This record gives sequence, structure tokens and C-alpha cells, in this order.
Amino acid sequence: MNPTTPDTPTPARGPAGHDVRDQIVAAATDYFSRYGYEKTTVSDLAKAIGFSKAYIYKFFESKQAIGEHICANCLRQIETEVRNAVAAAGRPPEQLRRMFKSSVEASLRLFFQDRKLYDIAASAATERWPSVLAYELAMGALLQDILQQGRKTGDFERKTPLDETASAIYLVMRPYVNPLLLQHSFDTSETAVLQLSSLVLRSLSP
Amino acid sequence: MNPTTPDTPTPARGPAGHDVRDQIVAAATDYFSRYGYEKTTVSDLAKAIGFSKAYIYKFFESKQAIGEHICANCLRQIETEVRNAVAAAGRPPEQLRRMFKSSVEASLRLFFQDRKLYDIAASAATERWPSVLAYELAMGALLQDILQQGRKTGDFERKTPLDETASAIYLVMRPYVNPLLLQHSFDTSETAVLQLSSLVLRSLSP
DNA sequence: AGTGTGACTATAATACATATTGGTCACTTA
DNA sequence: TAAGTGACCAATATGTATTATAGTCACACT
Repeated sequence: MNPTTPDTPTPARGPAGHDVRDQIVAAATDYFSRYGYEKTTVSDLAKAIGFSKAYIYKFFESKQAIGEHICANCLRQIETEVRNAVAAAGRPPEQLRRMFKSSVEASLRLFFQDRKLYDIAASAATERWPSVLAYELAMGALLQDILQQGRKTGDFERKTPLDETASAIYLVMRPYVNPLLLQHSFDTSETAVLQLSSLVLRSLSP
Repeated sequence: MNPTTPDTPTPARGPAGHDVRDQIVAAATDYFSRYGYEKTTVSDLAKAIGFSKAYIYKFFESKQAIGEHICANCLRQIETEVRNAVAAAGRPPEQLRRMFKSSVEASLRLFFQDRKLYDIAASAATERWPSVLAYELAMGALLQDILQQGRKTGDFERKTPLDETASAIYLVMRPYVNPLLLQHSFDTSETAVLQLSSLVLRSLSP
């Protein structure tokens, strides 16, 4: 349509590996976690790194895009933590327990220790930002890996279609894995994770 | 403690079976569902039944108490509907499927057809009004009944403690049964109910 | 005692004027 | 051409004056 559309489909603005982008992200992480997303202005970030506000927009197309970025960092960190917990576990049933438990623990920790960042993740979840979608997808994939391995080792049943099993189990976990939904299950999350893990494992028994 | 406490433990104010109380409830149901809880004033209700605002407070101790009352009516209606659906089903596995399905359908219908009343139920859920607690308790009890019967008929396994099974399954259903949580699963609720029902039934297989 | 109300207050909603802030653009500067 | 900005605009946030509303109480009538 637009003849002035740049030939590069720019996933982000400005020079790709530019130093300033990292500075912005660093400043934003600092400010957002200290004063919250709404309370920090784009000018604040600009002042913090010694540039003008306009220059920020050479690298991010909106303030929300910055929030997206550091939210994605947060979720990736959680994801890595969960992957490590799973890798450290023994057989698939235990892996599944660990996956569930560690993801809830990580979200809970984010909530209590970095409340301001948690709020970003929560609104990211309500507005279905790509980072949350990517996170959910990654967790779904991890789950499917565990299931597949469990079927191979004979720990899990093999009758039900794999993708249906995976999506069903993910539906069970979602209220505790998704930052937004977790809010409604704080008080019960401890025992809920244990009981639900057991239920899921029972449903998987060959 | 208080020597002036009336001998009747007054679950609500004023004469128990009084006609005016019903008038208030009727007017409130009408107004709340038409204009919403916040947009209707207590004076509106008073005018509608031809009394003064002060008289309303002889029967309800607050505006929220009126909301509570008609919210409780709503939830009781859903509960009856679910109980009927379960009663119409054959064996316990099918009963469980029907329970899950019908409760979601009822909540969904409330949302789409009586949006204003749904909003009351949603805020009732956030603020943990007694009516929602009662509803959750009733659904939990119904679930336990189904499980118990299923164990008797041999449809369900008998190793896991009954109350643990019941509470775990309720945790699975809750995001779809609780009006507040349902909001976050509209698009997927159709298939989610099917998949989750199947998963739960697999976990119950002897 | 039971039925019912007008007048009152403290708090919450509304309305509106004002100040901030997200975002853009033409324009330097090196 | 790449790096960088001040000036500008529309929209949103904020403070404030004003109104509306939830809830109470003393009192009247039967």
C-alpha cells in the first residue's frame, strides 16, 4: 500500500544491535520496577540515559513496546527457571510436578518481590501481549515434551491423542501459570498445585 | 454480649416474611438488570415501590445487602439448573460431564443475556460475598455426591481419599464455574469443558 | 409496638478547567 | 547519512469545586 514502507520489516526500530537500545531497556527495568509502569514517563527514561525523549522513539515505537520488552525478559527468566527445574528432575512424572510447582513459585516470587513488574505482566496478560502468548506457547511446548518422553518411558498412557492431553493439562495449569489468573488463587495455590499435579498424573496413568 | 440483641438472630432486618421486602427485591431485580447496580440509587427503588428511602433500610442494612440478595437468587437459579442437568443424566461419569457443561452454559448465558446481573455476580466473586461462597460450597457438595455415587457403582477409582479428589476436581472446574474467572476463558470455554471433563474422568478411572 | 418519613451528614461520584504525557516531525549537527 | 533534538499536538491524567448518594436518626402517626 504505502510506497514509503521501508524494505526491512523492522521488528524493532533503529539500528539492530545498538547500544542505546540496551541503555533504554536497563533504565526502563530500573524505573518500572521502582516506580511502576504508569508512574514513569518516557521523558524520565530519556533523562536517565542523557538523551531527548524523541530519540527513544527511534528504538521503540511506543512506551508499551518498552514494557513489552522488559515483560518478555521477565517471562523468559521464569521460563528458564522452569526448564532448569524440569531438567533437574528424574522421570517424567516428577518432571511434570516440578514444572507445575516451579512455575507457580516463580510467578509468586515475581508478585511478592517485584510487585511493580508483576503488574506489567498482569496487564500484559489481560491485553494479550505477544510476550505472554510466547510464554504460554513455550510452556505448552515444554509440557508436550514431558508428555512425549513419559509415553516413551512407559510412565504415561498412550491412548489419548498427545496434543489433546497436552492442551487439557495446560488448561489445568493455566490459572496458576498465567500471572493474571494466579491473583485469584493466592491463598490456595500451595495445596492446589499438589492436588492438581496428583490429579493430572492419575489421568496419565497407563 | 449485647443485652438488647433480639431473640431472633435476624438474618435480615425488619419483619421476616414481610411483603415490602419482596417488593424491594422485585424492584431491585428489575432496576439492577436494566440499569446496572451502580446506576440505580436506593431512592430509585424506594420511589418504584412508593415508599421513602429510609424505609428500605428497615429491611436491608445496606445497598450491597440488596445486591447480595438478588445475586444469591441468581446463583441459586444456576445451581438448580445444574442439579436438574445432573439428575437427568445417567451414570456418574455422564453426570460429571453434565455438571461441568451446564454450569458453564448457565454462567455464559447470564453473561450474555443478563450482563448487568453478571457484573454483580463478578464483583460478588471478587469481594467474596457469602452468596458466592455458598454457591461454591453447594457445587463442591454436588460434586462430592457424584463422586461418592460413582465409587459405589464402580465407575470411579476408590484409592484416593474422597475429599482430596473432590477438591482437586473442583479446582479444575473453578475457573469456568466462578463467574469472575470465566471472563478470562470465554473463547476457549467450549472445548475446554470437553477436554477437562475427559481429563478428569481419566483421572477417575479405576 | 409497628409503620413510615423528612431532614441531616459524611462520603463518593461528577464536571470541568488545568497540567502532563505519549507521540510526531521538521529540523540541526557531525 | 546517521545521530540527535526542540517545538508542537492530541489525548490523557490530575486537582478541585460541586453535586448526588448511601446511610442515620429523631420523630409522627396508627
